[in-house]
Amino acid sequence: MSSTAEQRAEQRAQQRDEQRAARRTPLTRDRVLGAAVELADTAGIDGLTIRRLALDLGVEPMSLYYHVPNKEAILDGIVDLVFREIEEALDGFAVAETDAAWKATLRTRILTARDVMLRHPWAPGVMDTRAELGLANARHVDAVVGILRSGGLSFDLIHHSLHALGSRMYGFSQELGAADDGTAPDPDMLAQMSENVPHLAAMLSVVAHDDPETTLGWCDDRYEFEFGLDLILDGIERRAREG
Amino acid sequence: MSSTAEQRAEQRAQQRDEQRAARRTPLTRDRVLGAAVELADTAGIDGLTIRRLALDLGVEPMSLYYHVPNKEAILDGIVDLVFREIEEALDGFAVAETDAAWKATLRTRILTARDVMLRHPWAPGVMDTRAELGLANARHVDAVVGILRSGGLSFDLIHHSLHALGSRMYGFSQELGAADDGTAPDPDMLAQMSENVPHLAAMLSVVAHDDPETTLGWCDDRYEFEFGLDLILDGIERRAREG
DNA sequence: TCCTCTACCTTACGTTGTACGACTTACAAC
DNA sequence: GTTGTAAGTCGTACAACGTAAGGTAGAGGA
Repeated sequence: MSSTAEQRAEQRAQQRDEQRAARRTPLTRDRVLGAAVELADTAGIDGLTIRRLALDLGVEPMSLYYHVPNKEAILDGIVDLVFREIEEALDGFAVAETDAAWKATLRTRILTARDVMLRHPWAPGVMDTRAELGLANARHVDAVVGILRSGGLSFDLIHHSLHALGSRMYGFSQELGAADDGTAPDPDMLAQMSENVPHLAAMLSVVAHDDPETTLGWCDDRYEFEFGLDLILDGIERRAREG
Repeated sequence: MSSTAEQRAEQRAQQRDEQRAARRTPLTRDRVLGAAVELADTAGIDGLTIRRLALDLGVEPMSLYYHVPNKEAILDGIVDLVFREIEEALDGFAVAETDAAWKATLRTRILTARDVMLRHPWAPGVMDTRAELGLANARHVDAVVGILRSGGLSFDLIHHSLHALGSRMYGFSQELGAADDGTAPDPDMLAQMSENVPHLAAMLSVVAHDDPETTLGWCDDRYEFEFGLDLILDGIERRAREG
């Protein structure tokens, strides 16, 4: 009973806010998606529930369904927003799409995508649960194809290159798991590991100790990403020269 | 009421099977995980629910919790099983881990991993929701490190190479989505696409028409995977020679 | 005044993972 | 032969999820 009273009180207080917020700025698809991105950023992708999202918007859960058919559409929508954000980020300085500079241009685009992805850590995971690729996503791929084309590559090679780039073209790559999270491995664990995984343990103990300059941790994600990216871009360039 | 009667009948019939099955082969962690893999293979990862799994095992849902702490542990467990399957598949012919043949050895291991992954399409998706890497997984990485080490690479280069390989080391790469699912794009869609994504549309119309020999569809996943893999392996080899 | 459309809400359902406690069976000790 | 102990299984119940179905308040035109 007291809980009911409490609930009532809460409800009333909330409802004021709700209604004011609702009247001030009526719900729209864009507002829903915007709030969804924000919620996913702060609460993680598991925290993005219909109920919580409605609460943030000062609205009842079912109200969202007037602007959006279902949760899948929300996920599609926020992925689309991320790609629009990439395009915006590129607008500033991505004019140099001329002939032979394709490698630099593509590198810039991909690293920009990466910067945006880092702001939305949930994006990679959501992206590869989407069956169809949305418009903004397709436009990004289109731009990549265009850049490669400007470098004189055949469509065939471009096609293979897209596959070779894989998710890297979106600015992320499958990470290796918690073992690589930037915190140096602790000695006790290394001892245990050397029984089962001697090579891995040996590598960790060596690699973890020779980067005095990076304060970022023993494993600089940015460096690793660029290493892999350049490996692939160089490989593509070489295949292109071969014919 | 009739539904109750039906339920009773069902229940009785089931319970016979259940109890017999239960007595015949008592529940164990391994049996739970084995059934979980089977269920995920046939019903998809979303079909893998505690209730359904219990049904398959002829047991009540809560019985599983005696052998497994929670569903997360089941997911951890089935990923581990997949890696054990990879190891088994390799046992047959993975003896030639000698010096300079590292590239071929690694290639074989990775393509074997891929074969296993293809039998369990849910595995990639589950794998990158796991925070910690399990023992069998770690052993796989360890083997990769060992192979690269046998080729004389420095631990530093090996570390970068692992990042460059990314999920490819596990036999899969982030795919490009439904547009690349093996069915040739239909002309109507291409027309629509050429407005928004002209380069992409051009590529598709060209690439989709010049592989008369493959009956697999216009986009041969296996070929694409090997293309990307070799690109990376070649790049690693070159970096190794440089220093 | 009445109708209609838009935007939002109320209630309720089925499904999920799982906490809690009770039950059954097997076996050892007295 | 009874009792205690442990392992293994089950029944019941709950909170949280997405969302179907239908209701309602208010604006605007007839």
